[in-house]
Amino acid sequence: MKLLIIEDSVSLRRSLRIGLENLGFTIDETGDGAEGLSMAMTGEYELIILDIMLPSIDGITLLQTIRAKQLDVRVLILSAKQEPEDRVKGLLTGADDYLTKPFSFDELHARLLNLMRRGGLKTISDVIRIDNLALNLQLKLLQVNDTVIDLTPNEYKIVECLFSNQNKVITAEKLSTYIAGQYDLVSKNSIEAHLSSARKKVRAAGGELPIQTKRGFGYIIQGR
Amino acid sequence: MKLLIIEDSVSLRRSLRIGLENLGFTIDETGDGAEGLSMAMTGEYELIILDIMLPSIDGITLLQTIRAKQLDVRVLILSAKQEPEDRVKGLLTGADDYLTKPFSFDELHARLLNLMRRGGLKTISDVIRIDNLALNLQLKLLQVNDTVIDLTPNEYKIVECLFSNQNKVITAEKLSTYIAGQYDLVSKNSIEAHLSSARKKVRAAGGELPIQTKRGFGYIIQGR
DNA sequence: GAAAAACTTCAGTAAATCTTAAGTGAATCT
DNA sequence: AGATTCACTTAAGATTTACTGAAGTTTTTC
Repeated sequence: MKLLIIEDSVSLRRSLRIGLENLGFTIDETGDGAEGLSMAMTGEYELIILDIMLPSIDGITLLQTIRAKQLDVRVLILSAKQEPEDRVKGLLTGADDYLTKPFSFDELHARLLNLMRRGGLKTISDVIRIDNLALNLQLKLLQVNDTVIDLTPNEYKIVECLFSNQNKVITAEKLSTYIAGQYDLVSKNSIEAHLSSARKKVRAAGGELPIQTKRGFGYIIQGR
Repeated sequence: MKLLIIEDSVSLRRSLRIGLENLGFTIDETGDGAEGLSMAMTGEYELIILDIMLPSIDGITLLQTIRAKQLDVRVLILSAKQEPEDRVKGLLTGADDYLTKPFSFDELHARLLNLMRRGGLKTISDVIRIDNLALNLQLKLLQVNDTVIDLTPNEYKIVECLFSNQNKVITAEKLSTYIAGQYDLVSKNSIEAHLSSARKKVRAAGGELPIQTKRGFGYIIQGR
């Protein structure tokens, strides 16, 4: 579940990032409108948290562009302006929700969950099933024949990335950015260690992770 | 994201091309049915926009041929005829959607996005087909009549380079940098060894790599 | 501030892959 | 035709890659 934060203020961006990562989301962030737009256009985000006041391209224009391109993504607007005209304008041009600064983190969290729940297409399947495994995207856990397996956040993200990209070889590099976002990196060996640990846990529960190693390429789950 | 437009009318073709390129698609186009078919058979397109009335081969026949060859591509049919029998026939033979002229560009755009989304996760297939061979760029593997051949990374890269550069002589030097990147090198003998091994594997599966040796120059795949 | 949890790095091992080299056969040149 | 070069093939040694357990860090939690 990847979120994009486009927010001018470094400190707000930082605290949003930390807060939302703690809640299990994967975050990319930027403070620049133009960069935000090009990141949004990749289509890899499920939800965008968007400030209105931005350098180079403002939030409303960015939102209009996204909607014109018919990108299937939900947008939550943040704004320091409390004028109602902004609110209306923002919602009219296709925002899914709107929050005025200052706001409490709990309120943001509640709205996010609401948007996730509301938005139909992408979150239809809260559970991805493969063989006798069930990965629950809401609860962030993996089950083997009803035995719950506790994965650490990084282990979980690796499994989630592969489960939701079946029939594609995923390179260690991709997994790394999936785990850590745009800027930080996780070493290849670290990914190996996490995956090893996840496999061990599943095995201990009597199952087997269907993740194959494509030596020299990456990892893959072959769908059926 | 590559699209192929097969449409008789030059002006419509032109305006479609410009419009869709502005939306970020990569476009190839032709006005001839036979040419369109051979372009489609390369398997490099994600979606084909297909007119029914065409010189040399008509759209329905073309579509039937594509489907018979099991090409994994979505097809949107354009037609000036508004007769319902055409509509039915077109959809029955495997079109994914259907639009009657005249149509608004926005409507076309909406349908395209719909088609993209529909097939989204599974069928974005990067497959290069030659004879009875299919090189799957996602899965990093080669198939001969549905028999999967596991190639090592270097073998795979050699095959990939030649498959995606048909009708060009590729020198051993080019292959070397394709495999190892800018700075490292792979010896010519090493490439020969890899290619030999790849050929052997394909032969063992009952096929034949269509890679010809141009003695003194390099290797080539002669397109059809 | 201490304890626990999670993450990363290290090191050893096993296995797959790569490279080299030598023999063989075929194409090209003289 | 004979000589020579080039390409193919095979096998063995060298190298790389991935996995795993444990130690060392960092981060979180209480």
